[in-house]
Amino acid sequence: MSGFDRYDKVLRLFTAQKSTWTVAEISGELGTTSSTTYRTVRELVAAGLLESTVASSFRLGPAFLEYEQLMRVTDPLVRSGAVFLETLVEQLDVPCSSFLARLYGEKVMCVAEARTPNMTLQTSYRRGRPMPILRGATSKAILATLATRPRERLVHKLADIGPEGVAELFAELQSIRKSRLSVTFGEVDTGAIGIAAPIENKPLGINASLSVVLRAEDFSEPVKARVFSLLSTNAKLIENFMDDAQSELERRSGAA
Amino acid sequence: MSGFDRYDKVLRLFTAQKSTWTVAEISGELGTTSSTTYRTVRELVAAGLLESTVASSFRLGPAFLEYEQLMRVTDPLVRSGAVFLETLVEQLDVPCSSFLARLYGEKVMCVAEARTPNMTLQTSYRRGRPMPILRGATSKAILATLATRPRERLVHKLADIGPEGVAELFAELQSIRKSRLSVTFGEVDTGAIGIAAPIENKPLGINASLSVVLRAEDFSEPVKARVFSLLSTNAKLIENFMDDAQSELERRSGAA
DNA sequence: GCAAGAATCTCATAATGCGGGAATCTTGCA
DNA sequence: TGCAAGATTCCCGCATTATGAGATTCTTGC
Repeated sequence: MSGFDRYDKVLRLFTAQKSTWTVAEISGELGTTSSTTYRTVRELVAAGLLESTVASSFRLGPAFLEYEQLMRVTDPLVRSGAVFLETLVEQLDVPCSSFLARLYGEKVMCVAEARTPNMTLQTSYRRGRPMPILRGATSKAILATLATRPRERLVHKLADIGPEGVAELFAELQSIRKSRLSVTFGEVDTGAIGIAAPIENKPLGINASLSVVLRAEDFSEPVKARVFSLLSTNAKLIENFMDDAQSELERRSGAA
Repeated sequence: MSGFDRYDKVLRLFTAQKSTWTVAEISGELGTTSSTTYRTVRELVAAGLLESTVASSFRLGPAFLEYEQLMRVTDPLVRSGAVFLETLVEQLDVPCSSFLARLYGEKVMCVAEARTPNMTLQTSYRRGRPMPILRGATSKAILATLATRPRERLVHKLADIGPEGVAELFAELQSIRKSRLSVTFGEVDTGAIGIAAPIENKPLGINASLSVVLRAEDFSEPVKARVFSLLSTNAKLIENFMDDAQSELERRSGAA
């Protein structure tokens, strides 16, 4: 194990299913001696990424909240979410959730969300939760606008749907690229409809999507028209907002 | 530089004031060669803690959102906030903000917050933001319930108020320990009143506080009575909630 | 197609992490 | 209070890894 891996391996053990680990468990899982594990854990505790709790076990530490707050203030996409999502779901005027999601390794991650108070449907997408990249409107809108190379690599690596399924998926992605809209029915959550518009910012290296999830029975023609229109315009607004945020940043650092 | 420090030093460069760094800037700041810096940054990017953006610079990466989401689901104190704070501010029925804060190194950090819709006063406390430990009701409630050793160490290390000021502070902390309530006037934000109740869970190693901030002019006698009573009861409720969460955890891991 | 900068690679050297086991510190319990 | 049983840190020789300087390759804008 080398470099940062040694720390990453430890941190990745902490999951929703098992959120506290003892040194003995970590050692067992990673095959290291307790001497080494203690040293590694101690360093992570010092940095605030872990903290000790009862029964000589450890949990994730407060530094993550600190960095998350920092991203909330500085990350262009996260900030866009805070600015646009609330208004978007209000204007949609139908029970729904809205998400800003982005590529994260070989997954898709939601970085901001908003929902109408009356949205009862539980959605799998949630801020900070990695989701599969090949299923759902949110993911497909992102996948569609990736550069050809990484797109094909991801599809071929992750698709387990046979060659005809892959061809079909590529065709769908092409059509999303054209219409700049992705619509899926119950691919992630049954009874839910997902509609997404891609968001790109090549210089910032951002591939993302703006999406709305609502109940199938609410998806009437007028709602559909409203969703399509608001998604398209808001996606553009967010692209512009990120450009502006970037210029602002450059202006400030240039002046400093 | 040794161990995790090398990564921590890089990550700590990213602040609200300067949220993107080039390799050259990092090298300059840390006194390392670009060769070394590139390697370090590459590892952090691979782990999702950094990501590259325009102009060969880097910003904080999405892994922080992932870990934050994990804490939101698993951390006993954070979860307590989600359960109790909304109801608390509703019942207070006066424009206010409410916080759950905890010790974080030599600072205090808010880990959950809620505010009434009509709360106009801007408060310095914000989720994920480290705050000084010697000023404000929120901080003093935590400081008061620390074990004697660390409490005295922190006060003597951080207080720049002369020996009589220190004595005064210790007296105030003692009285907070007795009454289990801390009240301060404009110590952090002018025009604001802070009221806090300590929250302890020795086995979990948690030293925290539940606090409310409101405008000085709203702090009438009936409001005061309501705040005191609700803070005390909710602080106890949260202590119990964390005990229960812990038992639940042990039960589950015992059953697994 | 070219140049300027960004990013990676190579390699000898210096520094650091590693495991095993001893030593020390906590903590629960009698 | 004293005494185990863990939990945690310390120590040290050895193996591994990081480091810096510079060459090399890759990008990107013009």
